[in-house]
Amino acid sequence: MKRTAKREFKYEAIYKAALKVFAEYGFKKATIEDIAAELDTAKSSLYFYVKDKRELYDKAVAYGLRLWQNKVRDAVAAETDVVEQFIIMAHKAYEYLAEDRHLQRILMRDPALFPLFSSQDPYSDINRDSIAMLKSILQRGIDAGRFRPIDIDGVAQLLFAFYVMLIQKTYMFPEGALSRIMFKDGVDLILGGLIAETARKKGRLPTKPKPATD
Amino acid sequence: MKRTAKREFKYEAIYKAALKVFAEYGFKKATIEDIAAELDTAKSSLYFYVKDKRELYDKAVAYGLRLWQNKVRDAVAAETDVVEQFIIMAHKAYEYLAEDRHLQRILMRDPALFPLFSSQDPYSDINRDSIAMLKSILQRGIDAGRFRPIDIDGVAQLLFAFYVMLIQKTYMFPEGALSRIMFKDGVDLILGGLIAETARKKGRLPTKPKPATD
DNA sequence: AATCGAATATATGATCATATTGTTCAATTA
DNA sequence: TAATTGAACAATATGATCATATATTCGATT
Repeated sequence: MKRTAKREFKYEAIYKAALKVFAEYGFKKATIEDIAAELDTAKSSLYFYVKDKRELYDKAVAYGLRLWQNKVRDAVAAETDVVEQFIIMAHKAYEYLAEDRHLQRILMRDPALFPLFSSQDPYSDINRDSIAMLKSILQRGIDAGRFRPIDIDGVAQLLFAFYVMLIQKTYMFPEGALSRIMFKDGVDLILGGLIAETARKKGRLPTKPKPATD
Repeated sequence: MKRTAKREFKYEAIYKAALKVFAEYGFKKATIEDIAAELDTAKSSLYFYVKDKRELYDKAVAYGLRLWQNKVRDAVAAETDVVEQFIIMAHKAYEYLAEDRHLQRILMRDPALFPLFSSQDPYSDINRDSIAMLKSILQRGIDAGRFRPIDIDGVAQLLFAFYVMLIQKTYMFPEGALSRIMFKDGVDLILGGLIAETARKKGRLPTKPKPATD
């Protein structure tokens, strides 16, 4: 194995350990020693890989967010129909945090990591990519005559904001089953607003996959 | 003038003065003395009307929120067509804070007063009424065959959450013109998702009023 | 290049003195 | 009787000081 690849794995191991400890104790209470213990190493060793505690936190969270994004991207790539892609994207992105409890806990403790306001988004580069994915689907949907011609930029921002809000409602400030109903109704309403007249005549709205039962 | 009516005016004057001072200094830095000075009275006099500083703040904000709600309700009542009512409701509710700078500043300083999460809403009774207004319009739209039959409860919650998000984006954490574009695109998209097929055939989507230029 | 233990710098929390401001109340006014 | 007041009082915020915990550095070692 190449040296650089080996280092990549080391970084992944460090980020995973950090995510686990930060999820359990939060940034403030988690100590470098806790994370070092999780990795069976001396705390000073961590400083070979990261500058300080804050950078370890930031990098670990970025790693976690990229895993999420990649999972959605892969699921979208496995579909061919653009409307199905839209639906899959929405469902995979929405359901992901149910599987990644560490990331969920970290976001719960620290909602500023996934904020509604892009100006205060510490990971705007990552989320820009997500919005680009969304725009690409909208663009291809319009080109194929499946979606009505809409303001792609504005609608993409809007849908992303709506999505962030639902993630917050569901995973970061959960208050019951209402947010899942809102997700369902929201996808329906938005698809209803997006689908072109001509496509509408061909048949019912496309079927949605069953949400994962966990 | 009746004694009770006189007292009502006194309360209004107190709430207005409180809103002004709290808007300028925030809850922490505003003093009871500042508010008393605004009213040309002794600070101890205020304790005849309210229990303590916190109650004064809460009641004053509630008063401000009710003014907002009543303005929307009156505007809706002046329309007859249910689709127009929906549009007017959205625009009046959205534009209001541009006119009420004191309330806007208070919300900016203290976003928890108008939160995205109803479980932590200190004024849930007021906002319940707003959602009821929204549901009433949806219900009548469906009954009249102008809106598609949708899950009224879920959609009303969803639209209200979307609305709160836009208020926050526009007035509480403003970051440029994007939020107004999102409002415009959002109303278009949602109306597109709401309007019934039969209504759609009759003509274009209803025209929207020009947003107030300020 | 990577790891380590020990030394040092920094952050955090507890304690207390002091100042500000919130609240009460008996007396007074309209 | 309802409303207002100034003065007394209590509660709370603020800032200084110090002790402890933990983040970070560094020279030695593998």
